Amino acid sequence: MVSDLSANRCSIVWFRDDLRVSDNPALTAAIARDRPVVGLFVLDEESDGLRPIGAASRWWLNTSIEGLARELLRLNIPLILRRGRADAVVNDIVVAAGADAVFWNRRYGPAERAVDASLKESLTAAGIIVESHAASLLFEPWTLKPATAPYYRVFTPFWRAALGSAPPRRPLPVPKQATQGAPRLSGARLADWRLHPTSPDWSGGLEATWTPGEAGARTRLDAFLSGGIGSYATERDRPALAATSRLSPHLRFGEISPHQVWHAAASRPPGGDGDKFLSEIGWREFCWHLHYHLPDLAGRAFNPRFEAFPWRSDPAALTAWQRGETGYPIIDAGMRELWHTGWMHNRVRMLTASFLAKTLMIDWRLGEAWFWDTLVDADPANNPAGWQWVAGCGADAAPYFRIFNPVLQAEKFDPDGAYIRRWVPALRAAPGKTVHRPQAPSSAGLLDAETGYAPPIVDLQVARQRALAAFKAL
DNA sequence: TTTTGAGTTGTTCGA
DNA sequence: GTCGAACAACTCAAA
Repeated sequence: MVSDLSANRCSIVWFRDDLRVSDNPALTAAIARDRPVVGLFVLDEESDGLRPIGAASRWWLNTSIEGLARELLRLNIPLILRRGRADAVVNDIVVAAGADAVFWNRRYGPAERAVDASLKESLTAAGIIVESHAASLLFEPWTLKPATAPYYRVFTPFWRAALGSAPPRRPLPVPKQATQGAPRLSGARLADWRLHPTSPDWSGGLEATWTPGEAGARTRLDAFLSGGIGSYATERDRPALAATSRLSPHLRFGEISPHQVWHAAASRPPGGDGDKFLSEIGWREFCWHLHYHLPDLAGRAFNPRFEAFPWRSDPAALTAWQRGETGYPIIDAGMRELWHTGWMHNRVRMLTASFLAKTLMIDWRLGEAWFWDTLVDADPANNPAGWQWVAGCGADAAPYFRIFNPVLQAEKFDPDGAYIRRWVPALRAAPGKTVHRPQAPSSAGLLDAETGYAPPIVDLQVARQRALAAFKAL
């Protein structure tokens, strides 16, 4: 009898960029069916167009999955790990589990959408219930559309439209336990995926900096709400301070939802620091809005004129930039913070990116790829969109003549040099303002032979003129 | 259809 | 030392 059979059948929740149990609509809906639930995570490095995650993200994912598995077990849900093409794996699990329903939270990258749409079609055709839910964005890309264009290309009108639309739903609580009796299925062992680096294990700095997982995300948010957010607007640009939320990797892996962040911050008085912080959440939304419409955001400039831009080939300069050996203190500090912690302060991201793409005139895609590999928050939309914005080829991008001067920026945003001293040991003892200009004549006591700090790899004035000429020629 | 107002994050130069 | 202007137009979004 079909009804008897179906009474025993279970539900699958396929976890992707939503590694949490609170405010997880797909999980909540699956549990609400009052059937046993099986969780699934697929390490998919094979589906067409998917971008394999970088090394720092793999480290993060490893711990995050461990945490998710623990949380799910408390809800009577086993988490099955599988590797391979998602379409094959999901179909296989549905059969093996005898499932009659699959739940997931939607993804918005074009390649991911193609995978999901195709799966939804084949599963539905096979009589399996498929439910997708909105969880990772406050405003799904197709819900905001300008009157005269297919999508927004400028942030301010985008965010105005978003704020004027239906407010984001309230976050969901952790659901009750699922019905007992989930089938036992074979899966991969997490350790066999080797997401955690070995020989050498370079993750010490990451371990010391982060607590991946849902609990760590909540702790981070609470700390920010009781501290940094109150002075966010004025201090967010100071890389030496802990004035930003540092939620980016947690948001990237969905250990916390933007809805949870939104409702925590939106309860603050309007017009103040809370709004400023929310507009940064808005930039995340805007980047995904762009990526939804632009499949190759990481590979192709939004502005087609940049196809002809004469990027310089300079492997030695690229290596110096990656290693934090450019001779410009704030740039080197940022690149070393990135290497050590898997993260870099936003102001410094702009400076280091501008330095590569404009001062050195090296293709922004090479910088984007480096960030993709080294950032724990490397995001398929934010990372390329941010690089394109800095390089001047993106949507709503910085004007070409805006070329950051790393010395002036450091003097302005790291006035006492605390950030530089933290990350560039050679300058730790540099007296006073010489930390910003270690090679200047007035810093005679800081010759590089003495400090071990290398001289600049490029002359700022020469590089600026070179870049202005090239960008102007576009 | 045409018009209009506006657009994340700077730097440099010269008065 | 401070301050305003130049740096460039162009495109987007909405009325």
